Amino acid sequence: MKQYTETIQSILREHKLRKTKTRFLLLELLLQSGEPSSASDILCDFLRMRKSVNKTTVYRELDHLIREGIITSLHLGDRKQYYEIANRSHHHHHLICLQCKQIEDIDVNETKLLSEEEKARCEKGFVILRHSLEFFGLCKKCQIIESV
Amino acid sequence: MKQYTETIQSILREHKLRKTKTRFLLLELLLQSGEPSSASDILCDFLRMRKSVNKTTVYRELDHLIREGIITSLHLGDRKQYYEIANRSHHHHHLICLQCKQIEDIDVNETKLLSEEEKARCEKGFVILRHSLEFFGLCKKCQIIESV
DNA sequence: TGACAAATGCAACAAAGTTGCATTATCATT
DNA sequence: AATGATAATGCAACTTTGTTGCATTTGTCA
Repeated sequence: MKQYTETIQSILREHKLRKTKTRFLLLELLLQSGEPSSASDILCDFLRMRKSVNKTTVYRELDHLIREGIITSLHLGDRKQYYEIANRSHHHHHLICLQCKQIEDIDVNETKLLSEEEKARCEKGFVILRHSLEFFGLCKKCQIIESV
Repeated sequence: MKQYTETIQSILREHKLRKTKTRFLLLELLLQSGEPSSASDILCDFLRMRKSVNKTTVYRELDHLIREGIITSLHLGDRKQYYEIANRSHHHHHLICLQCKQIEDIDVNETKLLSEEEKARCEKGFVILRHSLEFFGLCKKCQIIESV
Protein backbone atom coordinates (compact mmCIF):
# COMPACT_ATOMS: atom_id res chain seq x y z
CA MET A 1 0.00 0.00 0.00
CA LYS A 2 3.06 2.20 0.50
CA GLN A 3 3.39 2.84 -3.22
CA TYR A 4 0.55 5.36 -3.23
CA THR A 5 2.24 7.87 -0.94
CA GLU A 6 3.59 9.89 -3.87
CA THR A 7 0.27 9.92 -5.68
CA ILE A 8 -1.63 11.00 -2.60
CA GLN A 9 0.80 13.77 -1.84
CA SER A 10 0.47 15.13 -5.34
CA ILE A 11 -3.34 15.01 -5.07
CA LEU A 12 -3.20 16.91 -1.80
CA ARG A 13 -0.82 19.47 -3.22
CA GLU A 14 -2.90 19.95 -6.36
CA HIS A 15 -6.07 20.51 -4.36
CA LYS A 16 -4.42 22.46 -1.54
CA LEU A 17 -5.70 20.02 1.05
CA ARG A 18 -4.25 19.42 4.47
CA LYS A 19 -2.63 16.10 5.08
CA THR A 20 -4.81 14.43 7.69
CA LYS A 21 -4.91 10.87 8.90
CA THR A 22 -8.36 9.94 7.65
CA ARG A 23 -7.91 11.65 4.30
CA PHE A 24 -4.63 9.87 3.69
CA LEU A 25 -5.92 6.44 4.69
CA LEU A 26 -9.08 6.93 2.67
CA LEU A 27 -7.23 7.82 -0.51
CA GLU A 28 -4.81 4.97 0.04
CA LEU A 29 -7.69 2.54 0.40
CA LEU A 30 -9.57 3.78 -2.67
CA LEU A 31 -6.45 3.88 -4.82
CA GLN A 32 -5.52 0.39 -3.79
CA SER A 33 -8.98 -1.15 -4.05
CA GLY A 34 -9.83 -2.15 -7.59
CA GLU A 35 -13.55 -1.71 -7.19
CA PRO A 36 -16.00 0.82 -5.74
CA SER A 37 -16.24 0.79 -1.94
CA SER A 38 -19.17 1.73 0.26
CA ALA A 39 -18.76 3.69 3.49
CA SER A 40 -19.29 0.49 5.45
CA ASP A 41 -16.71 -1.37 3.33
CA ILE A 42 -14.28 1.39 4.17
CA LEU A 43 -15.07 1.37 7.87
CA CYS A 44 -14.70 -2.41 8.00
CA ASP A 45 -11.39 -2.30 6.18
CA PHE A 46 -10.05 0.22 8.65
CA LEU A 47 -11.28 -1.87 11.54
CA ARG A 48 -9.54 -4.91 10.08
CA MET A 49 -6.34 -2.88 9.72
CA ARG A 50 -6.78 -1.72 13.32
CA LYS A 51 -6.80 1.88 12.18
CA SER A 52 -8.97 3.96 14.42
CA VAL A 53 -11.11 6.12 12.20
CA ASN A 54 -14.39 7.74 13.06
CA LYS A 55 -17.58 7.07 11.10
CA THR A 56 -18.59 10.72 11.01
CA THR A 57 -15.16 11.77 9.83
CA VAL A 58 -15.20 9.19 7.06
CA TYR A 59 -18.59 10.37 5.80
CA ARG A 60 -17.49 13.99 5.96
CA GLU A 61 -14.23 13.24 4.20
CA LEU A 62 -16.01 11.32 1.44
CA ASP A 63 -18.26 14.34 0.85
CA HIS A 64 -15.27 16.57 0.83
CA LEU A 65 -13.38 14.49 -1.72
CA ILE A 66 -16.45 14.40 -3.93
CA ARG A 67 -16.76 18.18 -3.85
CA GLU A 68 -13.10 18.38 -4.82
CA GLY A 69 -13.73 16.00 -7.70
CA ILE A 70 -11.13 13.55 -6.41
CA ILE A 71 -13.61 10.72 -5.99
CA THR A 72 -17.07 10.04 -7.42
CA SER A 73 -20.05 8.29 -5.92
CA LEU A 74 -22.23 5.75 -7.61
CA HIS A 75 -25.14 3.46 -6.92
CA LEU A 76 -25.00 -0.25 -7.55
CA GLY A 77 -28.58 -1.26 -6.97
CA ASP A 78 -28.53 -1.68 -3.22
CA ARG A 79 -29.23 1.08 -0.75
CA LYS A 80 -25.63 2.22 -0.31
CA GLN A 81 -23.50 4.80 -1.99
CA TYR A 82 -20.25 3.53 -3.44
CA TYR A 83 -17.15 5.57 -3.97
CA GLU A 84 -14.20 5.32 -6.32
CA ILE A 85 -11.29 7.45 -7.43
CA ALA A 86 -12.45 9.75 -10.21
CA ASN A 87 -10.45 9.22 -13.33
CA ARG A 88 -11.52 11.95 -15.66
CA SER A 89 -9.31 10.76 -18.45
CA HIS A 90 -10.99 7.40 -18.33
CA HIS A 91 -14.67 7.50 -17.49
CA HIS A 92 -16.09 4.01 -17.16
CA HIS A 93 -19.21 2.18 -16.10
CA HIS A 94 -19.96 -1.01 -14.21
CA LEU A 95 -21.16 -4.50 -14.72
CA ILE A 96 -22.78 -5.83 -11.53
CA CYS A 97 -23.60 -9.47 -10.89
CA LEU A 98 -27.00 -9.63 -9.22
CA GLN A 99 -26.09 -12.96 -7.64
CA CYS A 100 -22.56 -12.67 -6.25
CA LYS A 101 -22.35 -8.85 -6.28
CA GLN A 102 -19.09 -8.96 -8.17
CA ILE A 103 -18.34 -5.70 -9.97
CA GLU A 104 -16.42 -5.30 -13.19
CA ASP A 105 -15.52 -2.13 -14.96
CA ILE A 106 -16.66 -1.72 -18.52
CA ASP A 107 -15.68 0.81 -21.13
CA VAL A 108 -18.60 2.26 -22.99
CA ASN A 109 -18.32 4.28 -26.14
CA GLU A 110 -19.36 7.66 -24.79
CA THR A 111 -20.12 9.40 -28.07
CA LYS A 112 -23.64 8.04 -28.16
CA LEU A 113 -24.27 9.19 -24.60
CA LEU A 114 -22.86 12.62 -25.38
CA SER A 115 -25.25 12.97 -28.28
CA GLU A 116 -28.10 12.03 -25.94
CA GLU A 117 -26.93 14.75 -23.56
CA GLU A 118 -26.92 17.20 -26.43
CA LYS A 119 -30.44 16.12 -27.34
CA ALA A 120 -31.56 16.74 -23.75
CA ARG A 121 -30.12 20.23 -23.91
CA CYS A 122 -31.93 21.04 -27.14
CA GLU A 123 -35.24 19.39 -26.42
CA LYS A 124 -35.66 19.88 -22.68
CA GLY A 125 -33.31 22.76 -21.91
CA PHE A 126 -31.38 20.60 -19.43
CA VAL A 127 -27.63 20.99 -19.15
CA ILE A 128 -26.21 17.61 -18.23
CA LEU A 129 -23.36 17.57 -15.74
CA ARG A 130 -22.95 13.86 -15.29
CA HIS A 131 -24.63 10.57 -16.00
CA SER A 132 -24.77 7.17 -14.42
CA LEU A 133 -24.93 3.98 -16.40
CA GLU A 134 -24.73 0.58 -14.80
CA PHE A 135 -25.50 -2.85 -16.19
CA PHE A 136 -27.01 -5.58 -14.02
CA GLY A 137 -26.92 -9.25 -14.83
CA LEU A 138 -25.24 -12.54 -14.09
CA CYS A 139 -21.52 -13.21 -14.30
CA LYS A 140 -20.21 -16.33 -15.99
CA LYS A 141 -19.96 -18.32 -12.76
CA CYS A 142 -23.44 -17.42 -11.52
CA GLN A 143 -25.04 -18.26 -14.86
CA ILE A 144 -23.74 -21.80 -14.49
CA ILE A 145 -24.99 -22.07 -10.92
CA GLU A 146 -28.38 -20.69 -11.93
CA SER A 147 -28.79 -23.20 -14.73
CA VAL A 148 -28.05 -26.26 -12.56
CA MET B 1 -58.09 9.31 -10.14
CA LYS B 2 -61.19 7.16 -10.84
CA GLN B 3 -60.22 6.69 -14.47
CA TYR B 4 -57.61 4.06 -13.59
CA THR B 5 -60.04 1.54 -12.10
CA GLU B 6 -60.35 -0.35 -15.36
CA THR B 7 -56.59 -0.44 -15.93
CA ILE B 8 -55.90 -1.66 -12.43
CA GLN B 9 -58.49 -4.37 -12.65
CA SER B 10 -57.01 -5.65 -15.86
CA ILE B 11 -53.53 -5.67 -14.31
CA LEU B 12 -54.82 -7.65 -11.35
CA ARG B 13 -56.62 -10.09 -13.60
CA GLU B 14 -53.60 -10.55 -15.84
CA HIS B 15 -51.32 -11.27 -12.89
CA LYS B 16 -53.90 -13.25 -10.88
CA LEU B 17 -53.54 -10.91 -7.92
CA ARG B 18 -56.06 -10.34 -5.18
CA LYS B 19 -57.72 -6.99 -5.06
CA THR B 20 -56.55 -5.48 -1.81
CA LYS B 21 -56.80 -1.95 -0.50
CA THR B 22 -53.11 -1.09 -0.46
CA ARG B 23 -52.41 -2.71 -3.80
CA PHE B 24 -55.24 -0.81 -5.45
CA LEU B 25 -54.31 2.55 -3.95
CA LEU B 26 -50.65 2.04 -4.78
CA LEU B 27 -51.30 1.27 -8.41
CA GLU B 28 -53.71 4.18 -8.65
CA LEU B 29 -51.08 6.52 -7.24
CA LEU B 30 -48.29 5.29 -9.51
CA LEU B 31 -50.48 5.33 -12.61
CA GLN B 32 -51.66 8.82 -11.83
CA SER B 33 -48.28 10.28 -10.84
CA GLY B 34 -46.27 11.29 -13.85
CA GLU B 35 -42.91 10.74 -12.21
CA PRO B 36 -41.16 8.11 -10.09
CA SER B 37 -42.24 8.05 -6.43
CA SER B 38 -40.27 6.98 -3.40
CA ALA B 39 -41.79 4.96 -0.58
CA SER B 40 -41.89 8.09 1.56
CA ASP B 41 -43.56 10.06 -1.25
CA ILE B 42 -46.19 7.36 -1.39
CA LEU B 43 -46.72 7.27 2.36
CA CYS B 44 -47.03 11.06 2.48
CA ASP B 45 -49.52 11.09 -0.37
CA PHE B 46 -51.68 8.54 1.41
CA LEU B 47 -51.46 10.52 4.62
CA ARG B 48 -52.54 13.65 2.75
CA MET B 49 -55.44 11.73 1.24
CA ARG B 50 -56.30 10.45 4.74
CA LYS B 51 -55.98 6.90 3.55
CA SER B 52 -54.76 4.69 6.33
CA VAL B 53 -52.05 2.50 4.89
CA ASN B 54 -49.31 0.77 6.77
CA LYS B 55 -45.64 1.39 6.07
CA THR B 56 -44.70 -2.29 6.20
CA THR B 57 -47.54 -3.20 3.89
CA VAL B 58 -46.49 -0.55 1.38
CA TYR B 59 -42.89 -1.79 1.32
CA ARG B 60 -44.04 -5.38 0.98
CA GLU B 61 -46.47 -4.49 -1.77
CA LEU B 62 -43.83 -2.55 -3.69
CA ASP B 63 -41.57 -5.61 -3.56
CA HIS B 64 -44.41 -7.76 -4.69
CA LEU B 65 -45.26 -5.55 -7.67
CA ILE B 66 -41.60 -5.50 -8.68
CA ARG B 67 -41.42 -9.29 -8.61
CA GLU B 68 -44.52 -9.36 -10.81
CA GLY B 69 -42.88 -6.92 -13.19
CA ILE B 70 -45.72 -4.43 -12.81
CA ILE B 71 -43.49 -1.69 -11.46
CA THR B 72 -39.74 -1.06 -11.58
CA SER B 73 -37.43 0.55 -9.10
CA LEU B 74 -34.74 3.06 -9.83
CA HIS B 75 -32.20 5.25 -8.09
CA LEU B 76 -32.06 8.98 -8.65
CA GLY B 77 -28.89 9.91 -6.82
CA ASP B 78 -30.25 10.21 -3.30
CA ARG B 79 -30.50 7.37 -0.86
CA LYS B 80 -34.04 6.34 -1.73
CA GLN B 81 -35.50 3.86 -4.11
CA TYR B 82 -38.01 5.25 -6.55
CA TYR B 83 -40.79 3.30 -8.18
CA GLU B 84 -42.73 3.70 -11.40
CA ILE B 85 -45.11 1.69 -13.51
CA ALA B 86 -43.10 -0.57 -15.79
CA ASN B 87 -43.86 0.06 -19.40
CA ARG B 88 -42.08 -2.65 -21.26
CA SER B 89 -43.14 -1.35 -24.62
CA HIS B 90 -41.54 1.96 -23.82
CA HIS B 91 -38.36 1.76 -21.76
CA HIS B 92 -37.13 5.23 -20.87
CA HIS B 93 -34.57 6.99 -18.73
CA HIS B 94 -34.52 10.11 -16.59
CA LEU B 95 -33.21 13.61 -16.53
CA ILE B 96 -32.79 14.80 -12.93
CA CYS B 97 -32.25 18.42 -11.94
CA LEU B 98 -29.63 18.48 -9.20
CA GLN B 99 -31.02 21.76 -7.90
CA CYS B 100 -34.82 21.46 -7.81
CA LYS B 101 -34.99 17.64 -8.07
CA GLN B 102 -37.43 17.85 -10.95
CA ILE B 103 -37.49 14.67 -12.99
CA GLU B 104 -38.19 14.41 -16.69
CA ASP B 105 -38.44 11.31 -18.79
CA ILE B 106 -36.13 11.01 -21.74
CA ASP B 107 -36.15 8.58 -24.62
CA VAL B 108 -32.78 7.13 -25.41
CA ASN B 109 -31.97 5.22 -28.52
CA GLU B 110 -31.46 1.77 -27.02
CA THR B 111 -29.61 0.14 -29.88
CA LYS B 112 -26.27 1.48 -28.74
CA LEU B 113 -26.88 0.20 -25.20
CA LEU B 114 -27.90 -3.18 -26.52
CA SER B 115 -24.68 -3.44 -28.44
CA GLU B 116 -22.79 -2.59 -25.24
CA GLU B 117 -24.67 -5.38 -23.51
CA GLU B 118 -23.69 -7.73 -26.29
CA LYS B 119 -20.08 -6.63 -25.90
CA ALA B 120 -20.24 -7.37 -22.16
CA ARG B 121 -21.51 -10.84 -22.92
CA CYS B 122 -18.70 -11.55 -25.35
CA GLU B 123 -15.84 -9.95 -23.50
CA LYS B 124 -16.72 -10.58 -19.87
CA GLY B 125 -19.16 -13.45 -20.04
CA PHE B 126 -21.84 -11.40 -18.30
CA VAL B 127 -25.46 -11.79 -19.32
CA ILE B 128 -27.14 -8.44 -18.83
CA LEU B 129 -30.66 -8.48 -17.48
CA ARG B 130 -31.24 -4.77 -17.06
CA HIS B 131 -29.46 -1.46 -17.06
CA SER B 132 -29.89 1.88 -15.40
CA LEU B 133 -29.08 5.14 -17.12
CA GLU B 134 -29.83 8.50 -15.57
CA PHE B 135 -28.64 11.95 -16.48
CA PHE B 136 -27.97 14.59 -13.84
CA GLY B 137 -27.78 18.30 -14.52
CA LEU B 138 -29.62 21.57 -14.28
CA CYS B 139 -33.05 22.28 -15.71
CA LYS B 140 -33.72 25.47 -17.65
CA LYS B 141 -35.06 27.35 -14.62
CA CYS B 142 -32.20 26.39 -12.31
CA GLN B 143 -29.55 27.33 -14.88
CA ILE B 144 -30.91 30.87 -14.84
CA ILE B 145 -30.97 31.01 -11.05
CA GLU B 146 -27.41 29.63 -10.86
CA SER B 147 -26.07 32.22 -13.29
CA VAL B 148 -27.50 35.23 -11.39
C1' DT C 1 -70.01 -20.98 3.58
C1' DG C 2 -65.68 -22.61 4.95
C1' DA C 3 -60.85 -23.44 4.13
C1' DC C 4 -56.60 -21.76 3.09
C1' DA C 5 -53.31 -18.84 1.22
C1' DA C 6 -52.33 -14.19 0.91
C1' DA C 7 -52.24 -9.80 3.01
C1' DT C 8 -52.09 -6.85 7.15
C1' DG C 9 -50.65 -4.20 11.33
C1' DC C 10 -47.79 -3.63 15.07
C1' DA C 11 -43.67 -3.04 17.51
C1' DA C 12 -39.16 -3.63 17.59
C1' DC C 13 -35.05 -3.64 14.96
C1' DA C 14 -31.23 -2.53 11.59
C1' DA C 15 -28.35 -0.08 8.39
C1' DA C 16 -26.87 4.10 6.33
C1' DG C 17 -26.07 8.53 6.99
C1' DT C 18 -26.46 13.35 9.58
C1' DT C 19 -26.11 17.08 13.11
C1' DG C 20 -24.41 20.03 16.86
C1' DC C 21 -20.88 21.10 19.50
C1' DA C 22 -16.78 21.19 22.09
C1' DT C 23 -11.95 19.89 21.16
C1' DT C 24 -7.76 19.18 18.48
C1' DA C 25 -4.60 19.25 14.54
C1' DT C 26 -2.48 21.50 10.46
C1' DC C 27 0.03 24.88 8.31
C1' DA C 28 1.18 29.57 6.71
C1' DT C 29 3.05 33.55 8.85
C1' DT C 30 5.68 35.61 11.79
C1' DA D 1 9.97 27.64 17.01
C1' DA D 2 5.59 30.07 18.59
C1' DT D 3 1.13 31.59 17.15
C1' DG D 4 -3.31 32.00 15.39
C1' DA D 5 -6.77 31.16 11.85
C1' DT D 6 -9.01 27.60 9.79
C1' DA D 7 -9.93 22.88 8.90
C1' DA D 8 -10.63 18.45 10.79
C1' DT D 9 -12.11 15.37 14.55
C1' DG D 10 -14.81 12.57 17.91
C1' DC D 11 -18.76 11.70 20.37
C1' DA D 12 -23.51 11.00 21.27
C1' DA D 13 -27.80 11.51 19.86
C1' DC D 14 -30.76 11.54 15.96
C1' DT D 15 -33.06 10.75 11.29
C1' DT D 16 -34.40 8.21 7.32
C1' DT D 17 -35.15 4.22 4.89
C1' DG D 18 -36.23 -0.13 5.05
C1' DT D 19 -36.89 -5.07 7.52
C1' DT D 20 -38.48 -8.90 10.53
C1' DG D 21 -41.38 -11.91 13.38
C1' DC D 22 -45.63 -12.97 14.62
C1' DA D 23 -50.40 -13.00 15.64
C1' DT D 24 -54.63 -11.57 13.14
C1' DT D 25 -57.60 -10.53 9.24
C1' DT D 26 -59.12 -10.67 4.47
C1' DG D 27 -60.00 -12.31 -0.34
C1' DT D 28 -61.03 -16.00 -3.33
C1' DC D 29 -62.41 -20.33 -4.98
C1' DA D 30 -64.34 -24.84 -4.45
